Amino acid sequence: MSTRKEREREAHRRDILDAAEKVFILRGFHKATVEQIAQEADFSVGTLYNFFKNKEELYIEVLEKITEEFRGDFERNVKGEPDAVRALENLIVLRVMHWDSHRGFFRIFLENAPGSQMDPVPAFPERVREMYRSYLVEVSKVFERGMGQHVFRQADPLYLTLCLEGITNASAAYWAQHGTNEPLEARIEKVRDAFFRWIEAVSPPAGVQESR
Amino acid sequence: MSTRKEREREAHRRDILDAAEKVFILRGFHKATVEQIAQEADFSVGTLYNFFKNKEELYIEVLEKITEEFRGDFERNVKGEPDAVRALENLIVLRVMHWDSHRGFFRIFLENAPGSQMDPVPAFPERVREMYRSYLVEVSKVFERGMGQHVFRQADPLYLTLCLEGITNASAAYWAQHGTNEPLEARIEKVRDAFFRWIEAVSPPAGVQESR
Amino acid sequence: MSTRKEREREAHRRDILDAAEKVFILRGFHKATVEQIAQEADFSVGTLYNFFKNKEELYIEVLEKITEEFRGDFERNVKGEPDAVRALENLIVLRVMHWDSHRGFFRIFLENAPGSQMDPVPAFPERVREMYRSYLVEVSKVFERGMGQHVFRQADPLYLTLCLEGITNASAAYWAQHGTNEPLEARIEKVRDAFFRWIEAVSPPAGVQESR
Amino acid sequence: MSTRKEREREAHRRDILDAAEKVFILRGFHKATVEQIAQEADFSVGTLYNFFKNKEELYIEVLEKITEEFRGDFERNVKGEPDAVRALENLIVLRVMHWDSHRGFFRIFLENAPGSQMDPVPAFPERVREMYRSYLVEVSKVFERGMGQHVFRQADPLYLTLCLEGITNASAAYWAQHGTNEPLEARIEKVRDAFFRWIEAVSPPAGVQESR
DNA sequence: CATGAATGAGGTTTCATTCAT
DNA sequence: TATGAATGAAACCTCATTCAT
Repeated sequence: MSTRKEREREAHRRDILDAAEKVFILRGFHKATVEQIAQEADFSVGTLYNFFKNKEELYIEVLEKITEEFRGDFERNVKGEPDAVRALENLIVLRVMHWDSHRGFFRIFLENAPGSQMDPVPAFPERVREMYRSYLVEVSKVFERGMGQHVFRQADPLYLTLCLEGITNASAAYWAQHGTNEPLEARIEKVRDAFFRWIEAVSPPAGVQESR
Repeated sequence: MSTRKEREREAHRRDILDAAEKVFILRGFHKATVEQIAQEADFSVGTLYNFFKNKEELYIEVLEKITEEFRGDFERNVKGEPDAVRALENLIVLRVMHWDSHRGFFRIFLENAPGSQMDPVPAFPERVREMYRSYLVEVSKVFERGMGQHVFRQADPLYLTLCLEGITNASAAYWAQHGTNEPLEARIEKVRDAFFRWIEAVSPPAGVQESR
Repeated sequence: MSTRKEREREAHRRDILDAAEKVFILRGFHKATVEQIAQEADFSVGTLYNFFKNKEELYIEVLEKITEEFRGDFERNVKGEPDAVRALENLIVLRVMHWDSHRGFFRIFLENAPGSQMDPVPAFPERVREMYRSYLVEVSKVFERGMGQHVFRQADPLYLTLCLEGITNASAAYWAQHGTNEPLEARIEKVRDAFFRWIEAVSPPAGVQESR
Repeated sequence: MSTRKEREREAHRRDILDAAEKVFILRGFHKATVEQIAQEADFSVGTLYNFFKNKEELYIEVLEKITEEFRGDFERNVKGEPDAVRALENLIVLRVMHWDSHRGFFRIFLENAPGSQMDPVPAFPERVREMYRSYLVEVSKVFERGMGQHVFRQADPLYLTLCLEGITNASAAYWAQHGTNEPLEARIEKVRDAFFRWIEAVSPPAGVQESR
């Protein structure tokens, strides 16, 4: 059986992706060099090209890797949670923890969010955008569900989603600025707080209070 | 008088800045080439370098140009407005209109906001960051003022500021996605609404209602 | 009469040449920019081009200006001095003073001396080299004269000339290194001393002593 | 063993250095283009940059290569020779042969000698100057030794060194002008002769004659 | 004659990608 | 598969020179 080899190959692949994530976070897509990533991964440049077609592909795969790690919890605790309010709470926990462990890599979604033309990493036209889009759609569905349950007042769910994104990201920036001395739980609490204050204003207070 | 020449030079400078803004928005800092900007401005590359020391400097000057256009209104309608709630309302109007006319260039501030390591445009270390920092401080002061007037409950003003930023940017992204068929007023109204729903939760409802 | 204008033009020309000498000495031919020279001369770049075909031409003219200043004294005190030893003494005085007032510009001759391929200022192929060549020839003639007068022993006069150049330049470098706190006369004395010690070994001691 | 590759790489490095020396000699630092050197070395431009950080570094390495070739013999035959007169004789042989095989590249030291402001190759500030400085110091020590041995009269040893440099360079220039038809030995003889005639005048004749 | 803005060729340098070993 | 030397396109930037005013 060639399973040993396959497992080894898979491990190498993961090593490269981890190294790439590290360097991309540190230097950004354009300033990160393939050479640096190779060194970080303890492979030669050539080897990277045995695993990934090119730098862009590598970058996308990093995103997908991160998303994949995110998706599992997301499916279980957000999509799978029938109570909309609890689903959102879980989402916030997930999102903040995720930001924490990937040090802001998630921001990439914001930067490549539809509408940002700012510094588009060259032409991942669809794959990445699609990933984020589907994430937004899923969260939107949670809001829709909440409205269906009459827990929230009617509003454009995508709009709500984007605002949640905005608050989360702003909070993350806030911490990044003030250092990470605050413990994770406190930070999660803070975002949850901030967000639900906002959402309370949108939904009939009673409904929300009931669901908590 | 050599005013004619001077005025002409100033006009050319502005032409270049406008062209640069256009190309930077379209392609991002790293992918925008000086050649492209020159072509857009209908000048030769060398001419750009007669006006600006290098690409980075040109980029910074674009930011400053935009900020300058923003600053006047900001001073008058936000800093100068004694009523904190009205000041924030004005800020939202300003911010949305500004986003509209510069098609998301303002996002650059977000991307260079403290905490973003994503794709750091090389070394505008201080000048740009300082610009945004002072902007954040000014908005924070509005919140402080509001708290002093007991219109808002006590909270970290910088935190509130960042959340406002988050909501504004998220909304902008939302419109960018859905196109600009919605009229400007409607969009301003929407952000104002979204934000004050959030802020209402923070401040005692009575106070806010009075000031509206 | 257009003499006033002509004199003015001549004055401007000289101003430019002086400025050019200054900048060329300070930065070298390749790193000196026309812009810098123009500023130093208090003219615009365009004006320089009304006087000189191009940078190279300007450089050559600087050399010629310096040579011209040198030539007069040279003709009188070296070529015109019938006593060969005294002629050489005068040459040394001239050479050292000249080095002093033009701060090593003379070295340019060394660097463009036949045989140096080092950093050839682009293609003054013949004019400059010719100038230096003729200078060497003239000095050689002094040695020849000395040999004809049986003041020096027979030797290749060009070779003697080059050695004199070598000693002079080496001495100049020595002072440049130790600063110029030594007065001019002392320095002249030192070169004279060094050189005549050398030449004494070549010529029959008696002959030299007589002529001094 | 990966020695084959390593040896190959070293060979390539040497090829590039040789090509660089050739082009630098032919065209000078400023006019030599990296492109030309690459062509001469039969490599692409990029490859040069895999071996050397930049043009300047390449230039310095060429100097160091040459110096290195010089240093060995210098240590053995000049520094290591206890007899000062013989040491100087050896130095002359070395210097002339070296000039011969590197076609005047050594002149670079003269051009970068302290005091030359002429055409400063940008910023090898210290490394190169230091190399030449230490060379001058070593030669000076030989003179000092000679004075200690009472073979030469007292004089500033650095000054003597510079004069030796001057004579050597002048002689080299002389040959460069007249072509290389004269055999190497004859030329060495000529410099030795010229220099010792000069040094004899400085030192008490008896002492020198004894040592020859 | 004086100006100085405009030009653009040409130089240096970087780095993603390939390919022979 | 792993390597890393070689490649060369493409970017930024400089500066001598021109020319309309």
